[in-house]
Amino acid sequence: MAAAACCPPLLVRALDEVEATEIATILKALADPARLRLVSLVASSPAGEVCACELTEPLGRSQATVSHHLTQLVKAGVLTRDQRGKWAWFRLRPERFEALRTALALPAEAVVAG
Amino acid sequence: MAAAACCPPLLVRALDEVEATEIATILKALADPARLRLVSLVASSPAGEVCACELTEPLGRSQATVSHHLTQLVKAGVLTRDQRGKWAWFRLRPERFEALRTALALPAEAVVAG
DNA sequence: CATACGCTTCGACGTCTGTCAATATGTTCT
DNA sequence: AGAACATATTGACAGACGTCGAAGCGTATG
Repeated sequence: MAAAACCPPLLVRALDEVEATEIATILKALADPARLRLVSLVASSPAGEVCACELTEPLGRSQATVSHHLTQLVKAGVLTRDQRGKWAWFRLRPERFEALRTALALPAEAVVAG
Repeated sequence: MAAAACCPPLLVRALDEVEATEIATILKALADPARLRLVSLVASSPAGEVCACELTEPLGRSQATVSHHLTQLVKAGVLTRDQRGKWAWFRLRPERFEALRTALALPAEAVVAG
């Protein structure tokens, strides 16, 4: 599966520079309070998707900043963007989290996953 | 338990700024290839601990840079440092990863964890 | 069409970060 | 004590990052 192909569990064997960079890219996308909250807002939404217009205000940042972070999250594969008319809708991509969980798995869990 | 107290699962309900900052701090510590490889080297070591002297060369960075990253990882609670004579030994702190896994858990898993 | 609206892009700014060479600190050995 | 060694700290620098206001672009609506 794609998740395993992407992210070897880092607690099991030493990563090389390429593998480490790959995982770090996903982590970096999430390693910011604003982006973490965006992901959280999207993921916890009952509808499973959220319009960008609903994200600016709860985040307490300018609309430009929110757009910037959303773009980064989409680029990192954490969210998907769906343009519908003048609104942009965002959804979570759970596979990306699965990949991360695999990377952070304990040795015992890694045996099961790998 | 401490892990749950630290990091609410971000996929379940919207995080506030404080919670997001807290999780982002751990993620930031790991969101760098050099640090990810250091953690990986320590975690995958058969002895469960590694001397700093064994980390400089495989990382391909200067001694000062490695020391810098190790300090950051200790500060973030990901590793522990044990000074023994002139050597510094590092160990993983699995609780910190547990906290992270809890934060990144899927809603279904979160019910079990919470 | 013209206007309004949602969103992205641009330009700028201060701050944070990864890196290294050089130096300092502390420990062991002779 | 002095030399050798392991690690930490300092100082410096380039590049990345988060943020905003302003301008641009597509889409709806009158």
